Amino acid sequence: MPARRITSHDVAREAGVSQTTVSVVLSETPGPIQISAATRERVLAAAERLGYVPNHVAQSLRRRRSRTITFINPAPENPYFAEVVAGAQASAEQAGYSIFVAAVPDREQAVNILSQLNAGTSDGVILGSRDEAVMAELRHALRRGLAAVALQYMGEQSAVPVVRTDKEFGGHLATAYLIDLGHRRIGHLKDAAAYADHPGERTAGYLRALDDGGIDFDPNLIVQGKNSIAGGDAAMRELLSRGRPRPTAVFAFNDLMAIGALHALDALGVRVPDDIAVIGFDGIELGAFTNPELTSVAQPSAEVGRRAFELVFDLLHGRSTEVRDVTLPLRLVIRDSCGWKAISSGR
Amino acid sequence: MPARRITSHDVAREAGVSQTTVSVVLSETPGPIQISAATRERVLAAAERLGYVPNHVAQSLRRRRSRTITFINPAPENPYFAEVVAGAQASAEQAGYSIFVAAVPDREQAVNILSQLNAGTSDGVILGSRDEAVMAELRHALRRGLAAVALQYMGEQSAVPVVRTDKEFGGHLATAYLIDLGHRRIGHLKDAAAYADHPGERTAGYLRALDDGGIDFDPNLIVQGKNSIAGGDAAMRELLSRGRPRPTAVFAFNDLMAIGALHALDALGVRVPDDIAVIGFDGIELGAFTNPELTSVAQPSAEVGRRAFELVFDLLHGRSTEVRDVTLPLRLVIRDSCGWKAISSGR
DNA sequence: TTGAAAGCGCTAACAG
DNA sequence: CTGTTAGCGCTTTCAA
Repeated sequence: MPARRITSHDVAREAGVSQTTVSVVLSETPGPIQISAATRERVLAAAERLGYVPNHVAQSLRRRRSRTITFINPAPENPYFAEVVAGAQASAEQAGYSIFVAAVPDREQAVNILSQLNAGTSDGVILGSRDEAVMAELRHALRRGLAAVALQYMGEQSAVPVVRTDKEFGGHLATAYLIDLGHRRIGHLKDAAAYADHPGERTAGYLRALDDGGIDFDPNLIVQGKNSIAGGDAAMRELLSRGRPRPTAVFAFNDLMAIGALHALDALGVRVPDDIAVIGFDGIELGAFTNPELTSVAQPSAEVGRRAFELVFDLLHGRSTEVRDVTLPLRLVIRDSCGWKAISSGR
Repeated sequence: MPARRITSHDVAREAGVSQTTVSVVLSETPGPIQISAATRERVLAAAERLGYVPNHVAQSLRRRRSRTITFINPAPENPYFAEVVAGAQASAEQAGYSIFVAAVPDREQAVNILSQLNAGTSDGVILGSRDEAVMAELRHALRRGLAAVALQYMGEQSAVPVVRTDKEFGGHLATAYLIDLGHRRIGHLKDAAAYADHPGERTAGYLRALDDGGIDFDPNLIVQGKNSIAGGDAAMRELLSRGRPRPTAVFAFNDLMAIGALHALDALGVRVPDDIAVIGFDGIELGAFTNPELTSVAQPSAEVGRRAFELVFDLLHGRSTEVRDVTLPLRLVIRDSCGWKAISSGR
């Protein structure tokens, strides 16, 4: 352990001013306080000379604000969340905030973290998980004064602002596209629904599109799997093992599962898109480089992160209690895994 | 803003004891302090009743320790780093520490973050970047009392402990494997070397293996590209455009670039591994699900993270200045992208 | 076995 | 325009 820490007192002594002046100069407090240019220069020079760095912890304690937001990431291995986090971080940085990412795959941990979140370390939370138990804990935290935003939450009207995309619409978009391409036996890979409080919106969209297309729903065509690449691989194998006639197209819960499906299909010698079309959900960057390239319903991931941060920021600054619920558009990204046929997208 | 925060004073009042007692009970201070079981019970009950959560910021200020480590991640989009971070986090959690991940793709930002880092926010750093400028700043931070560990740093003997793998050996391992498989025209996709202070170790290994195999080095067979999937795609196309005879195998800088290469090859109608073999580096999980599955030199990513954390932890607790330099083993993961032939691996 | 008091480094009234 | 003062909520001697 080296030399004692340099504090604002040291800088004050070095510059021949009071410690208050140092604080005022360095934190650029707006207020009515005025410091002469000469003094400011001296302080800045002294701080520079001493290599002074303000103690962030002391600042936080005094200000009762840490300028840090916690992002609870329920699936750190999913590039989609990495993209959302990146968007939030970019936006936070501009506002002088930091985003602390807590990788929290399971529910107990999430509840735990939330319950500790009033420890002054964080001014707010962005919650990626949609679990009801977790949401309940979030409402507690809210009551204790935390600023919070949930992602994709669909529960009953809550006090929690939400950033979402219309996944039911997305499921419909994907399935309708497949129907448009001429498919009538369309399989669906669904997640195991760890957060199954609300039965899959994507699946609801799939069902509605089938209905719109006058196609009878065959329960044999839906298989539930783990939300991961390996899970998609396994689910696809399961689907194929269900016997003939097999589906000519598959709508996967997300790109991760779609990539797994692509792998299973390749391993089994089933050609994509010739023998079977595959469509994913999320539109992660990786999808542009799979073999074949993945067609997907893309979410504006970075934008989701950005808006989420902006919402907590506004909450923190008492701005606009108006827009507490942001819905962002989805769009169809057509690549190779469904064969070729461009159609209009949108919403 | 709701009700005032609950402090240890509130708990003390509720329990009819002094605030000191509350602190002693709740922080389980070891020392010579003794609290009767009865008092302890009352304090615990009162805290529970009030929903008291200790203010972490105040604790940090007083203890001069935040139990937080910053991980500087130079490539957040690379799953390899996500795996390293996950390893560090798992290990940190057990020790009661948090890992704060700063996504810092560029050098200026890294320097910036490091320069602000004695702010009491962080007790230490794990540095993923290998840039010299960044390392210089790290040494400053060290002098300010920060515990630091660098990943893969190869510079002259520094005061900074390092966790590394022998990438030169890895490059040799990959290339020798290709030679073993009968290849003699072996291309190499190399990164653009943003951190080019030390010219590629992997490339050095490649060259040495060529030499060992009695193969003349053809500079035409090395192409430099951006360290990303798209970069690998572009580099592969560049390599193929250099005319005949084209290589029968390619060693990519890492799995990300290898995946890009796989994509380019597929797009160009070149079959892998029949027409050309591809080997990557890092051994990311995704490699098990590409088409074809990727053969790679695997790094023990989670282990790298774990050891890095353990090193800063030891530093923080004044333990063993002995092992300041950990080298972890690499191993060949044989999948499909080079065709089939098992050989022994190791080191 | 418990409590009083000092102070971590900083900000924000309020005086001057 | 600048300095004095009073804490933020907690840990930690030291004394009772």
